[in-house]
Amino acid sequence: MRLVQNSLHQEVAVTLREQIYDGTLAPGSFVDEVALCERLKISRTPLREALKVLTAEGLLRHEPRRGCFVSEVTEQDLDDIFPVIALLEGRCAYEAARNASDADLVALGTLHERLQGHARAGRIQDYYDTNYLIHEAIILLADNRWLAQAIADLRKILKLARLQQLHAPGRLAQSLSEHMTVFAALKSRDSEGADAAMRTHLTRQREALRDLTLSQAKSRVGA
Amino acid sequence: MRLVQNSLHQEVAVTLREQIYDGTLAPGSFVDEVALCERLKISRTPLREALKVLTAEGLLRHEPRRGCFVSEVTEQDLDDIFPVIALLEGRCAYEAARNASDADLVALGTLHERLQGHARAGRIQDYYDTNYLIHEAIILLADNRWLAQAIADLRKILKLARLQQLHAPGRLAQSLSEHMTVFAALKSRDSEGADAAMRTHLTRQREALRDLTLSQAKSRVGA
DNA sequence: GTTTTCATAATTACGCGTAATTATGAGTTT
DNA sequence: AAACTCATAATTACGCGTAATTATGAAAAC
Repeated sequence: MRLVQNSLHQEVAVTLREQIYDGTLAPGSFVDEVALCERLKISRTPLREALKVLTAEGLLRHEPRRGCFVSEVTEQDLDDIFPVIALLEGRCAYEAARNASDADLVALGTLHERLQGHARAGRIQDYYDTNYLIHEAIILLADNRWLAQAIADLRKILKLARLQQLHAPGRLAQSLSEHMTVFAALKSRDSEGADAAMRTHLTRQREALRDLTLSQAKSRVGA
Repeated sequence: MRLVQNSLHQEVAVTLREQIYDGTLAPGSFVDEVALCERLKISRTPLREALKVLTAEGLLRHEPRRGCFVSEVTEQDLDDIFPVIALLEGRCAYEAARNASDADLVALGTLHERLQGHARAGRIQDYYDTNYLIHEAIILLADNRWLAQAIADLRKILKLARLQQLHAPGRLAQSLSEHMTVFAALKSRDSEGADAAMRTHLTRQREALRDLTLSQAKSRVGA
């Protein structure tokens, strides 16, 4: 029987990830080890081990003898990452179309109905929660550990950029329509179609995001 | 001016990676921290930090309160990883076809001539060294940091499996021909063709490897 | 003979102290 | 006034000791 499931440095890593994502540790900011130790009520050793893990993940940048800094995600990074995720999740959709059982498709159908409901009611947060579940489900259906890992690695970086991302209202309906196209392809076991539809979905996601960022930049200058 | 470029745990991580790749630390084996400390003449702290990094990379598996074990790569892992690398490097070839300057193509041409020479002379190690350089060059030409990162992450795992990989002699000529097809597409700036040719190259690589593994398994049983 | 229990040994996990390095700001020189 | 030097403070990097946990093997009970 195991008494301690996970070591302290793993717990700390989880906590730090959350604090990076919610902005408690702001992008670009210096990570003060002693201050963090006091905040988290732990010693230096497990904290430093956790910092090494997050650095390997790309959430932190480490400068020898200077310390850790929270990574900053540029527009260029987003331009680079989205096409890769589109490729990888497209492949997931391709494999999912071939692997999904009838029961899987029924479960996916339920999620899509929920997605439609949230979109109609304009519940943005619920929409994106369900959206996330659907992506996760399709990744699982692809049944490829390393494909999932590669996507997860990139999503960790994307999530860092989500801080400044507020979603354009018009995007909801468009996103829903793209999702239904993917689902339709999955239902008809059209793997090529599912691949293409998923790639389109994520490409559009980037475009919508870029438009939003540009308009925000403009309004800041105009104000 | 910086006196110490990289911290000790980074150096240790590099050393451990090498020892994992060359089999000094065998797949599946337990990593004895104190024994390693004595071998590497260092203390526990930097070693443990390095172990955390390698665990995050997937080269080690960590069981709380039990220690680290060198990861084992199964045939299933290879079946999962190769299609993903094929996809990603295919994308690199696609982008490379669009980005490559005339000078880049000349440099690539030199590498391919060298590749041909090694293949004709049957210098297997030289062939694979040059082969590696060409893949690296194409990845660089794609000019996408995160695409390169995703490929590098997966290659780290593949490299673990390379221990048992001896290459079939007939594969050399076939591999060369596939490479020349990719290069031809790059030269004519045919991005779609380069993508497809690279995917084919890596898919065949997996097939050749699987055939080899199967025949080795058979000969072991038959002996 | 098999299973269970308990004690011991081996090993990880953590905390803390010290050494080494870097950044910063005051003082001095040109 | 600007630039350079040096001392000091802040912070990381490392080593080591101790506590906590787990594995193992022997002894006892069934």
